[in-house]
Amino acid sequence: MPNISCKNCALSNLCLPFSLNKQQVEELDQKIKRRKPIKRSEALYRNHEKFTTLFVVRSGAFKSVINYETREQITNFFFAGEIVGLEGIANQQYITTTTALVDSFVCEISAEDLTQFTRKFPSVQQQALQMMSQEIVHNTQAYFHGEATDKLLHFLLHLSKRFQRYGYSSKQFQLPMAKQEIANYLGLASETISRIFTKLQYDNLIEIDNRYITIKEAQHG
Amino acid sequence: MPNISCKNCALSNLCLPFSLNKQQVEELDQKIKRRKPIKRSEALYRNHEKFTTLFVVRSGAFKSVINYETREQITNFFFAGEIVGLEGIANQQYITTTTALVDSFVCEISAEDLTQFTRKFPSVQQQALQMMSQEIVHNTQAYFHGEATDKLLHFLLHLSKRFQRYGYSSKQFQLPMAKQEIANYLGLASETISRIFTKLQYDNLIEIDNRYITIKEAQHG
DNA sequence: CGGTCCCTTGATTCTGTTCAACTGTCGTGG
DNA sequence: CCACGACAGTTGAACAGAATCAAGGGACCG
Repeated sequence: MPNISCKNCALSNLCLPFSLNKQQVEELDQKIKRRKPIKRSEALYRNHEKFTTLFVVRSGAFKSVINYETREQITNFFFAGEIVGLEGIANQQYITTTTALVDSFVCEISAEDLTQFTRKFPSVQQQALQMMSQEIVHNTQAYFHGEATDKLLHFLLHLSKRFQRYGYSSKQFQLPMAKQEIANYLGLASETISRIFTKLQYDNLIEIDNRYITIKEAQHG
Repeated sequence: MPNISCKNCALSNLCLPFSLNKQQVEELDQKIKRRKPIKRSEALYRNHEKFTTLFVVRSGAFKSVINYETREQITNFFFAGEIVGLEGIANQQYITTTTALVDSFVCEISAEDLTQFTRKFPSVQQQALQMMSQEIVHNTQAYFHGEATDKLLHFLLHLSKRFQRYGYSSKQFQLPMAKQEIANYLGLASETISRIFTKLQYDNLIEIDNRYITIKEAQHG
């Protein structure tokens, strides 16, 4: 693993260092743990576990799952540059089980260290609030009920915008999750997702080869 | 309007003063504006407006609405003791239109003043983070796809828990929103909601008279 | 007392689910 | 390197749950 640090991280302008000067970043760097890779399907944390740590996705992707009786419900996906674990702050315990969709890397900061930082640097305090608010915005915008096709388009568009934000192409990318997982997340049957993808391809709106997807037309939100 | 202040407010242990001592509460009190009543269907703020203020519901109820092309989607409801406007922090603008469901009262604190407070009192800083995390927890738990009946039961149960938290009965309360609004929020037709209520009553799980509802059996979540 | 909005109920239609069989893909080990 | 097995995805046919359409009843407000 290369000698990575916050100060030369490609994601630094999306992450905590965004609001810090060089010296402050050095200080932050000492508190951040760069974790060994998280393997596909390995859990970052589990439901009901005591909250100790916030994570930032360096690379890869994660899903958060909540359990309703027998049923599993995916409530969110997380990609590079996004913060995982914010749910734990409220009651000092995680409320989802969050696992890697593909082999991934994360950075860790302990809840305590983060608290120290927010007290020491007002700009971090402000940024922490903004990141949490961003998560609320995301949840709000994901809350959408419509026809199955609209739901899927809305989802794809949202994915596309997120990837774009992190410097990837917004028109062509690889789906990090299985179609079944998209189905679960959207509240549809996986057969329905399959059929809609086929139809969208037929209508020449997208092209899809396995998990590689190309968005051919400008869609609206 | 009675001479209300944070220090004698019934909600203070759910709100910002929770973590403050008497003197600090006095200081807070001077910054909080107690607003004139918000009338039924009046907007607290509108989509795209610049973010300036956070609100706490003193009494009454609100809904947040987002617009997808022609379709209106209710994304959340807010009740006494809950904080409204957190969505605005991320990008300095509100992303929903939030209106009163019934005649209501709110307290206001300007974004600037809140920032001041969080810097001055670390405990407020911590509490702000917890309140935002609580909102994320709420959004996560509201994210549920299942059969129409399960959705409605899940919703009622969640409502019941919220009311209980604020000292109301968890078994008997008045629905603050129209059935149509429940339908929109859950992604169902209002006729479906109507039919399910009828069926639940027939099955002796609830009793419903207009907007008065009594939950007769312990449900599970 | 009249109007509007909200709600209920029934009949019909349709979108999406379920069930089933089959194909494709990927990783592992012989 | 190919064969195998497990899992992921596709497609079709039948079914079911919820939407839509339509009409009427009830609550609340001025």
